Amino acid sequence: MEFKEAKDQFLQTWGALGSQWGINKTMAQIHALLMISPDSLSMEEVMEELQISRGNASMNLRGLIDWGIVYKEYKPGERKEYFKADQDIDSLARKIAIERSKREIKPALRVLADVKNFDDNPSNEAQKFKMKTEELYEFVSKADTMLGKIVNQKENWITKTIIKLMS
Amino acid sequence: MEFKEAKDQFLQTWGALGSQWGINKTMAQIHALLMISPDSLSMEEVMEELQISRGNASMNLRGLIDWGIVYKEYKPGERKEYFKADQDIDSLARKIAIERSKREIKPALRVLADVKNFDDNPSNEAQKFKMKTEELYEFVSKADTMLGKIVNQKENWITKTIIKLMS
DNA sequence: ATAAAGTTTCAATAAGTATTGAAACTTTAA
DNA sequence: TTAAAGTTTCAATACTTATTGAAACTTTAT
Repeated sequence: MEFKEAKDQFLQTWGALGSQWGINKTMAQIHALLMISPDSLSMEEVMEELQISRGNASMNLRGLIDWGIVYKEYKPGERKEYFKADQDIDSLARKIAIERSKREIKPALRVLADVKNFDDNPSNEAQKFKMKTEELYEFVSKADTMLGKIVNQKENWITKTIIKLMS
Repeated sequence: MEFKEAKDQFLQTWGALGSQWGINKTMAQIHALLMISPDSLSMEEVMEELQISRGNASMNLRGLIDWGIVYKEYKPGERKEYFKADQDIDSLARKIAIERSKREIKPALRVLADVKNFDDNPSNEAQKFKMKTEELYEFVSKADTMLGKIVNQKENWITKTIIKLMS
């Protein structure tokens, strides 16, 4: 496979993987592009390379900056902004995990906590509901804790975690 | 909160959580409904409770059966099919993890494996690409292994995993 | 102050997903 | 068989989310 071809294929696949896991396609692609670029890129270059509009590029670059995985850079003497991806994949995954926990899991947990304390009544249906919502709350809450634990090791947590799990 | 209200709220929240994590809303809701029902439900009952069409119910019930987390049941003397959710949350999570690995991660890994062996050339750009795709391949592959490890403990893996991670 | 260079916003639109509903199909009991 | 009961399929449609492109805005150099 030629370099150009491999690169496109890679950007496509990474975008698809992203969107299956709840990160929008363009965002995943821009990130991937910045990841593999030896130099930081301008918005123009991102637009060109990925064939996307200015608005789209702007929105998603900002999104990436909000997630804390892309940074702006200014080159001396130049007016343009350049963008650079966090180069460390572990830290990238860690940041995504933290954000998703904060944005999605924690709010859902709040609702579950609330719902499981409904005005109890002795019907079969209500009892089962109580039991299951409690179980599910426990489960999600543990999963969230686990995510936190895995991710709270400073470096190379995937390898470390696998080693721990094998011991 | 009244039981009915709590139940609706729960079904809503669970549906939303599902769709954020790549499981379609209705599928997540049907599953949640079956989960909290003391008895198995007919398609009619699912449609009624969730206010969805017959087609939608049929498709998503089949989807859940494909994921292996819902089963058909036949009641003696009755012609109708009844549906029942796997009651064990750990096993549920395990099955979902296995399926997603198989359907999404493994295929992406195949592409990455392929792409990182492109016809090398000595440009800065190509070298960086080689390095990063290799790193990403390693990462995704480790993450997938980890998912496998976590999930391959028979029972109560969340708790067990947290204990391991704390040790 | 002003104009050029650059960025952001947002209404319009496109693209992608989910849902409906009715027709086709299958199964069962008489 | 046949018809009633039940299930599946799928084209049409609704809903949701992503993307565009042009106008508004901001910054910087003169």
